[in-house]
Amino acid sequence: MKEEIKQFNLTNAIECAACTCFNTRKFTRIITQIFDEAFKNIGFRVTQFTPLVMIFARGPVTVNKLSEYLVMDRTTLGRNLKPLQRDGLIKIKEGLDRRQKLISITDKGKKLLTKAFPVWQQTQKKILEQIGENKWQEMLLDIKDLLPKLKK
Amino acid sequence: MKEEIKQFNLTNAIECAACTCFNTRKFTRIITQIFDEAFKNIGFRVTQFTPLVMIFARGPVTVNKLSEYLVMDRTTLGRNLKPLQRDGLIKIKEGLDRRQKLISITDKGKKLLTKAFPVWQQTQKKILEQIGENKWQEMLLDIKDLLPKLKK
DNA sequence: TGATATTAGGTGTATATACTCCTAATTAAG
DNA sequence: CTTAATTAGGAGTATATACACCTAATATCA
Repeated sequence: MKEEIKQFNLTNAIECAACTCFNTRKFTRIITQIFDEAFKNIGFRVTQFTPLVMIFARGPVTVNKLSEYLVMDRTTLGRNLKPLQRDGLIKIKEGLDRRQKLISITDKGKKLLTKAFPVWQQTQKKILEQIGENKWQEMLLDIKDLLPKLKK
Repeated sequence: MKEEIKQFNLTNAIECAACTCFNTRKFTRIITQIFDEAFKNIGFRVTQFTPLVMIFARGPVTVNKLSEYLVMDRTTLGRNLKPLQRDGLIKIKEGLDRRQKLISITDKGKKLLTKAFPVWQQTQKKILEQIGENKWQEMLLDIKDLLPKLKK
């Protein structure tokens, strides 16, 4: 007896509306746009802000370590560092282990963080007013808890 | 009296670890990787799956409308449709209003959805086992509630 | 110590994202 | 009916993302 193959239908499509990927991507896009709008005047993006903060806090640090801290693909990070280097916000020097590159923040990078931080803080506050401080703290804990489980 | 300018410091850096953008992006990256891993065998990506489902459900539809449904920038969507068109999963024809392009799914596209849906469903289930069904339903409602507020 | 395995990082390729600026078609105003 | 405003969509540019593959350096082991 031939197996009945059920064609994709509208009921399936409605189920797909709950997709974890679609919805988190959607949410992330909007959050990113809000930050980037705020950062516009200082010629900077959130996606560059966080790595720079991490380099400030942990540098000098290798690309691999930094990508771990940021939970980001190594090669993605490598490419994302290019604009930061080009703009003189970070410096990269060879490590004792000559395979490694040690990344650290420059004075110019620190100055930019000093300028960008209040903008980040204000934008974060504005977003938290919508999400709700408690709700966000809860989500943050969930994310922290879920990442290792999902990465497996 | 000169205004004291406080330099960016480690306390600030720690505060930045709670960034809504950084954390949602981090989370989204992992979720996307899990789906893409699952979709690998059928040569397809989640980021193409959702638009295709939406085109199935709402097509024929214009780029503008579709970008509204997907809460996605119009120009981003326009570019994301290229691979779908190239692979014969969607067809694009001129509307009565000759500025518009009407997008609809092809038979090949429907066949692919039929094949991809169980994979999506299974992956979604796997992820929900980690997040928890109730928690996700709550997050979903929050996202639905927040998007209009954040978009303003 | 010499062969092999591992590790750090980059490149090629392809897609995702979105801002700014542009053109053509349609609509609104007079 | 003509002109101005609006709308639909694309192109230019720049960044973000990540897989597969590559090379050089280091570590491991027989």
